[in-house]
Amino acid sequence: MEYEPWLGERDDLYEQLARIGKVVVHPKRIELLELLCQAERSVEALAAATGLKLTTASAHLQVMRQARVVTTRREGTRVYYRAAGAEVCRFVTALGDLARARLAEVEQILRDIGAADGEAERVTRSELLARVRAGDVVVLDVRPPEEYEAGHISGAVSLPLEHLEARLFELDPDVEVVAYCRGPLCLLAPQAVARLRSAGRRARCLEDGMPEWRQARLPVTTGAQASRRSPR
Amino acid sequence: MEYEPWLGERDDLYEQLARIGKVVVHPKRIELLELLCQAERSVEALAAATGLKLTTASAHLQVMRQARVVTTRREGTRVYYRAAGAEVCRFVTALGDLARARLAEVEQILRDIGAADGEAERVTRSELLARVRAGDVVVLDVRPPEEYEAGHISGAVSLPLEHLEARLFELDPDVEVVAYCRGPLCLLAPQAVARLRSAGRRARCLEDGMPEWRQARLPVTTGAQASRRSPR
DNA sequence: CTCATATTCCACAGATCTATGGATAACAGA
DNA sequence: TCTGTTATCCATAGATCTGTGGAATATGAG
Repeated sequence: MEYEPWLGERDDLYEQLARIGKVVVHPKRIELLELLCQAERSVEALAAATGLKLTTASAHLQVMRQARVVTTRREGTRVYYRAAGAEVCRFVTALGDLARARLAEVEQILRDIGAADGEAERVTRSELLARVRAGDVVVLDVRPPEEYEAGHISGAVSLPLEHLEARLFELDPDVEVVAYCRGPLCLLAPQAVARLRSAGRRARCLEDGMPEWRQARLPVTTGAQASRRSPR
Repeated sequence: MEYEPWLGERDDLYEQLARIGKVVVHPKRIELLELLCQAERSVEALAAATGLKLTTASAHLQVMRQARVVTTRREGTRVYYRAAGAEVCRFVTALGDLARARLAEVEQILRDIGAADGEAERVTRSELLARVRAGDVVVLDVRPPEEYEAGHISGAVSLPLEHLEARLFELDPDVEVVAYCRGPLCLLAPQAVARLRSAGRRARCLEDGMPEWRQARLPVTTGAQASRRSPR
């Protein structure tokens, strides 16, 4: 009765898992995937955002599509890519968590880069939720507008980092600001907080970012900002 | 004021993430990692379990160690490898979830292989917990004994699949059996359930396996079985 | 139908990865 | 110290992956 069944099939199984592993073996593919977890984008936009040549970006996207971690939607002459499901974002999040936990280099880079400035005393999700309900903070989404529109923390105001100084006047100086971005490896929110503080405002970062907020099943809103003026 | 800071550092960051991605690009490395999430093992044991030559297995393990997803412990002339932390198991779990969700091939293989037999009507973790407390099921850990000793569901009985028939008499025929193994991609529990049923017993699989039970922070016990006889 | 735009396909050179056998290193026991 | 066991290191041939420019496709506008 000693039989070792399904040897070939077991190998096939791991072969399939490796199809997905292949997606995260290349730095640029990870970068692409992280972007796609925030919002869908055209090939051109993805190439620009990651600094890849168009054909190279397309090639990477094909690899990811073959592994079915991304899907596409055609609109006229352009093709929009997006993450194929929530599991994709969870996987990318788990990768980031693992890297932060095990690779001292990652924390070191984040420190060098100045993420440390805003890093201290981050706001927890539950604290933010409570204080938003109490109405004594402004939540700032500092990602690009497309990403805000694809899904943001309910009640958050869109103020892309690049417009921070120009639109500073929109923010009530007496209300503390909580900024968030793409996640713990994204630098937008820490930079925003640093700049806000140097402008004399009270500001902190949210722990993690949008994907984690989603994964915690906290309230998310999609669509553009209602009124552009008076986000008071 | 238009400056694009830290370009190099950002690339470094993704380079680091890719170090971890590299670990899961090779089917055998995924297989090794999954084993290491269950219990520590010597190089020799790992090579045997995965069907790799010793030197090849060692080479793969070096890659994984460089990425710091595994660590080692020396005991006399042999070296035991183990997963470097809980994040590693979460990452592997996320990979498996993603593969199951997105790759129809994976589900197909699981079906072909007969995992489907025990697949239907799996027991949920919370149901199991309740029924264990009520005392009307036997929980069976069908993994190899080392893995049982490294951590098992509290109250579970160790009965490795290979000894199932020989030790069937130890199980009370009137009590339903719930079997579990390494996770949703592991075939031990489904096989055990199939065999138990063909022996006329009532038996079901637990949803998922040990890592997921741990991740749910449910009670885990380590160490060998107290009394070998009378696990009634 | 023709043109312009956005993507994908293709072929290829250069880089990287993998499996393997033989040599080397670390250790325990006699 | 010598020997056997377990694991790592090393060199290498063969396979796979990447980036790239140029050609081919698909779509929408005239």
